[in-house]
Amino acid sequence: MSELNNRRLEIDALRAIWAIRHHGGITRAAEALGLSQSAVSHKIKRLETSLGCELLNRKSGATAFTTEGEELLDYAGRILGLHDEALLSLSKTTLAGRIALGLTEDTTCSALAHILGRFRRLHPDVSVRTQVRMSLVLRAMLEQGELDAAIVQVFAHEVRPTDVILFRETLHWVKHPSLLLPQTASVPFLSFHDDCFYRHWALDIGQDGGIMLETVFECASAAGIVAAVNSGMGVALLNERHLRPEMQIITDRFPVPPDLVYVVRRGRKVRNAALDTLVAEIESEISRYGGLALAS
Amino acid sequence: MSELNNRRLEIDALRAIWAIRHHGGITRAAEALGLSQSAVSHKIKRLETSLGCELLNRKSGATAFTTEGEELLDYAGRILGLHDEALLSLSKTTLAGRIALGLTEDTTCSALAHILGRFRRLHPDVSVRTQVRMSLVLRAMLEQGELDAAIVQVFAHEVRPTDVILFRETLHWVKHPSLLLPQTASVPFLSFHDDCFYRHWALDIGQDGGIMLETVFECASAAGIVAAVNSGMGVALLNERHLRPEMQIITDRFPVPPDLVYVVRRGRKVRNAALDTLVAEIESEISRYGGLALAS
DNA sequence: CGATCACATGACAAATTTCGATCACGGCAT
DNA sequence: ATGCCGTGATCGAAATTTGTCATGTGATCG
Repeated sequence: MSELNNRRLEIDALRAIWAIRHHGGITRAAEALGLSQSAVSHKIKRLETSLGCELLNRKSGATAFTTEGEELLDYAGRILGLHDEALLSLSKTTLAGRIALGLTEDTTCSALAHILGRFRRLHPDVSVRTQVRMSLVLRAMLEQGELDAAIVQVFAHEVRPTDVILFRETLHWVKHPSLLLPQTASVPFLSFHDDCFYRHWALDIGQDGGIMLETVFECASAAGIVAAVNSGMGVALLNERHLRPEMQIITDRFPVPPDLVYVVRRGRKVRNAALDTLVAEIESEISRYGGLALAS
Repeated sequence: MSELNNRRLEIDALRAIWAIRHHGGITRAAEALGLSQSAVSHKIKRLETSLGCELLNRKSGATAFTTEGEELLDYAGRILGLHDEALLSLSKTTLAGRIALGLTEDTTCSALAHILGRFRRLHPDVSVRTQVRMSLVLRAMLEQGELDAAIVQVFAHEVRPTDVILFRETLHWVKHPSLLLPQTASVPFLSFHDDCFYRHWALDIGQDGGIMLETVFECASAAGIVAAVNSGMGVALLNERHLRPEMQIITDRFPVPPDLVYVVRRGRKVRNAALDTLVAEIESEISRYGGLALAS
């Protein structure tokens, strides 16, 4: 009892199980943590023996957590949150100022929210003004100096050296099985918005590839598009995060969609210590977890 | 930046600085942690270099924390709290039942409160009924089976093998400088209560040692006694925790007070899994910190 | 059935951590 | 001042922990 109880939970081990949950597997977690697969495997093993219980359920193929695993995961999240905040708090400098930040709808409910909340706590004298718009709008606002920085989606080939990459995303053409696409007719297209650059690309390829897209539905939020796809109203370009089991990915007929990247893009000639810090925190979070966690 | 930020705060290191604060010095902390002094010294050094700042102010003799040190200490407390709770949570068994617990006024505001709160959280099906009384009363209640366990003060020589020792305490005779004690007159005595066993001892020695004590003040709480001493109403027996700078410790004339010990004493023939667990948690907390933390 | 993916395991190398001994410094009493 | 503590820093050696490489196992898929 005493032996067991005197044992400690290593921060690294907690980060490891967190990464496993987060990346869905030991191998990927190891990659994100900058370790070898065996190192992470060993880490978990050690954690398990020190706790005297199984954390992962290895029986089946996919790595699943046991009840104890889930329980520890909950504590791990809270402990790591405090830990990281402590680390930041000790390296912080007193900041003051004003930040105008732009976000897309998608990123609003990601780990970014935590980072912003923590930033607020650590730097109460910095006022962060956040606006949620579509990527194309944000880019324009950046150009016009209305924003100091924004988190926007861009095509993979458009990434600038100064951009901070958050995560990559693959687009897919999807439809509901109930929707049939005769070769001859034009294709009903579900679009985010006039200003959505998926749509720009889709319409461009339509002209090049001889495919006639007809926009039959417009909606600013992903939830709306998902609903429209599932009701068989047409085809849409969706990222993996929004795929549902009942959807059908269309692999033929349409050209392969380009890869997308979420980046932090800073406004031109912005000299702002507070912003520097915030961006550094985002970068550090990424380097730690190998990407930004998207809330389920 | 990245190098620094990628560093982690070891749980052990956090526990170390916590122990240093708590025991007021590296050497004692090392003892409590079951490590050598140099190990703890190194631990702190490592922590400091990894953070890039000083935590302890070694200039003066006494070990003092820097501002950063205090800040980290705050996080350390919270992180360790979560950490320990996680550890307990994973080794817990489902408990149910009823515990009748007795406490003294003093221990109510110690780390015990945290342990009890955590216990409640981890074992919602156990109802803990707590009663605060004086040590002598609690002992009687234990004997009569009204309590399952109690935290009581006893003389050091009265400790039983089954008692769990929380911490030791030294009593002192104190008075305010303004109070003069003529050799001839009887001594005005400030007492907790009829049932306080300090008082029993004091009156006994009064008879043996030829010192005439006259009880001039009775109050159930320590705060009242402290106030009475400081107003020069008389002499009292106080433990170190309640000493104030302006008080005068009387070393001559009175016999040296006996040492006191706070213990967890269990009722007779009590078979109670929930109580076993609670007592085990208290023991584990003690083995970890080498004593029970008293809230300031 | 063979290829592949994902994880476990064992041996060994590298790093970190601990210990014991010793040194340095600041009070404190003589 | 002059020795003592009591405390903490520092050093080299030993012990422990942690990570890597190579390899083994089982499950899945075409």
